[in-house]
Amino acid sequence: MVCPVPTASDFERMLRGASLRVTAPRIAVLSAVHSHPHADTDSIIGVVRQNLGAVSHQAVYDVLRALTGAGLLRRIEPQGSVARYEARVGDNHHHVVCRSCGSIADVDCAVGAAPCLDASDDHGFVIDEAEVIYWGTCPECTTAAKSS
Amino acid sequence: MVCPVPTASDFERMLRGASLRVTAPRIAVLSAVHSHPHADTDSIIGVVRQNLGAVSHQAVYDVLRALTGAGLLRRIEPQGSVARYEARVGDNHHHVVCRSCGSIADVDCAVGAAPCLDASDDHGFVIDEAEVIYWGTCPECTTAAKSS
DNA sequence: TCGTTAACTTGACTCACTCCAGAAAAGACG
DNA sequence: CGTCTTTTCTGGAGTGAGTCAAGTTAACGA
Repeated sequence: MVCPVPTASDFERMLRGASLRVTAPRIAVLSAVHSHPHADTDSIIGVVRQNLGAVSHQAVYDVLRALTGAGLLRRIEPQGSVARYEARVGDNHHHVVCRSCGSIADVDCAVGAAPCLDASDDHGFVIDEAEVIYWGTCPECTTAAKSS
Repeated sequence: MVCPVPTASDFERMLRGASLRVTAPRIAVLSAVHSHPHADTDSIIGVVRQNLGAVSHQAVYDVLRALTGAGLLRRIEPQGSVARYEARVGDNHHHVVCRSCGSIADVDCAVGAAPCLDASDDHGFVIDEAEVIYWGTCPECTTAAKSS
């Protein structure tokens, strides 16, 4: 992480760096994802509207796609969950997902560079990334299950 | 794999082994998934209808869920794709997905038993499975990209 | 400041999937 | 074999994330 609490001008710089136009919805979406990691689209729309007032859901979808395509955001989509977005990009980290409540936490990649794993037999595929999802139970759900 | 070409009676045994009732749609779905690995629900419905005639999509969804819950099928759901099902269960293998055409191939797990990876920091989660998805380009799309 | 072009708004629409209520079939038991 | 109970199947309506399309607005370079 370069800066712990990015400001609007940081987001502006990121957008310009990706040769994207700087607009209020884009800054608001970037800010929302930075402050709410692993948020789904609906939550992001809610946060953006709190900051900006009326913003169409379509705009948020467009912005999310543009920023994901530009590499400023990363889209994650564990099974049985809607799409979620996070701002940590470029460090090839992975995720652990709670089977019970669906909460997500980051897990640093043990290797660091993509692809961090080699396939035993790649079937001729040219592999550029290995995505790892750990499935388990989060601390809250573990204690809740024990006490019940 | 116990048998390379399972027959209807094999499927019947599998169903009884999971204490599930033996019905024609279930056998047809099992057979369809065995002969079309990584097929999506729609394709499965098509194959089942070729064999049985009219079967409601609801029945296929129910059967797929019942068989998945019983551990006879495995549901996989890579990003940007609809749910797919496969018959290889219990060997904790992984998948490689083509970014270009979406095709999926199996990759044997290098370790063998779940979870085959340890997280560097598990945040207190109790992890029982590590799912790996390799992203890349399949041989067909690689040659197609070169020749264009 | 102006024109171009990308971005946003609005609203309808798609598609995978689910829910529901009633009809039909499978398995258990006498 | 015949009846009863439970599970499954049918058909249709419904849900919700996400997309498409046409028109308007606003960013940015000249």
